[in-house]
Amino acid sequence: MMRISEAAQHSGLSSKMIRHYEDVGLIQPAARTEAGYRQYSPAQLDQLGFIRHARSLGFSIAQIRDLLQLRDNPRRASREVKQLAQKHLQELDQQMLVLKKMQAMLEDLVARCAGDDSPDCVIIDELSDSGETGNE
Amino acid sequence: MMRISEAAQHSGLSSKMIRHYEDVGLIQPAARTEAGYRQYSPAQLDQLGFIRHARSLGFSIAQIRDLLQLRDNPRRASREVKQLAQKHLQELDQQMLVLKKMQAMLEDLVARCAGDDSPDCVIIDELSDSGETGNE
DNA sequence: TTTGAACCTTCCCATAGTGGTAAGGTCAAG
DNA sequence: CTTGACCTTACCACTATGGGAAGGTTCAAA
Repeated sequence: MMRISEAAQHSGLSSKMIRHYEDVGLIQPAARTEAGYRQYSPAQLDQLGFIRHARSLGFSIAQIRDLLQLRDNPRRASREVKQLAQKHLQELDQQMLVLKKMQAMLEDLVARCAGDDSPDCVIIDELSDSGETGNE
Repeated sequence: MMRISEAAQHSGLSSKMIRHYEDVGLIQPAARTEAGYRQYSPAQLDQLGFIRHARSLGFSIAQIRDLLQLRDNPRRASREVKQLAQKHLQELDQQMLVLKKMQAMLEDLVARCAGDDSPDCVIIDELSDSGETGNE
């Protein structure tokens, strides 16, 4: 059994976030010592590691909640896991699209701005324009 | 002079956000009618439009604060505007990098998951792994 | 004139994820 | 017994946005 700071180091999460995940019900409340200190078993360390991996792939807390349930269900169908992952991939695609549009527009503006001592600047001009920015 | 809902429609922002931008000091407090209703002048409508355009390019409130100052300064150097935009471009690049890494890892996992009735699933397996996810 | 719809106001709460800090308890070593 | 490093809970902050409640205003229709 490890204390929370050890569990944090081991899992790559912060103590703060481990408590938070417990607060929001992502993980079961940890066992406590007589003094009230949280104690983590090896199985819980695995779970915390799982959570960190999932977070690093951009899964939301809600999605991780589902992933943990699938993980703990020996009768799961990998289809469900794959679907969840594919849905997240679509979200990532969507975010990329948004960023790419911003990038394209901004790169265009930057390319057309002299960037010298003169106050004339297409960036300011086009942002001031009543026209659209290119987003539908 | 327009009321806030008209200013919202005109600028493409919500009334809610216009009040918020006033709260955080992004725009000057609007004039008020005797009854306390906010009133917006054409110049303020321009400013709101500017803010919406800048937001649609992903500029943060803090960055827009700077952009507005440059916009209102007739003795600005376009160099400053360009630098601000370039810094934001770098941030966009950074975000894209993160998303791309997630995307690549997740695509790999998804490709290797059968997605059938069997419980065997590399996605679950690799998230459960103590190893790294590919992020440094 | 009264009433009702459609506005407006402020204030609080929620989202998602993370960090910080403060006030206090615990434990082990010196 | 003190000190330092840990733990606890309970707040507040951030970004940007939305929702809603409780109450005031405006204007038109009946």
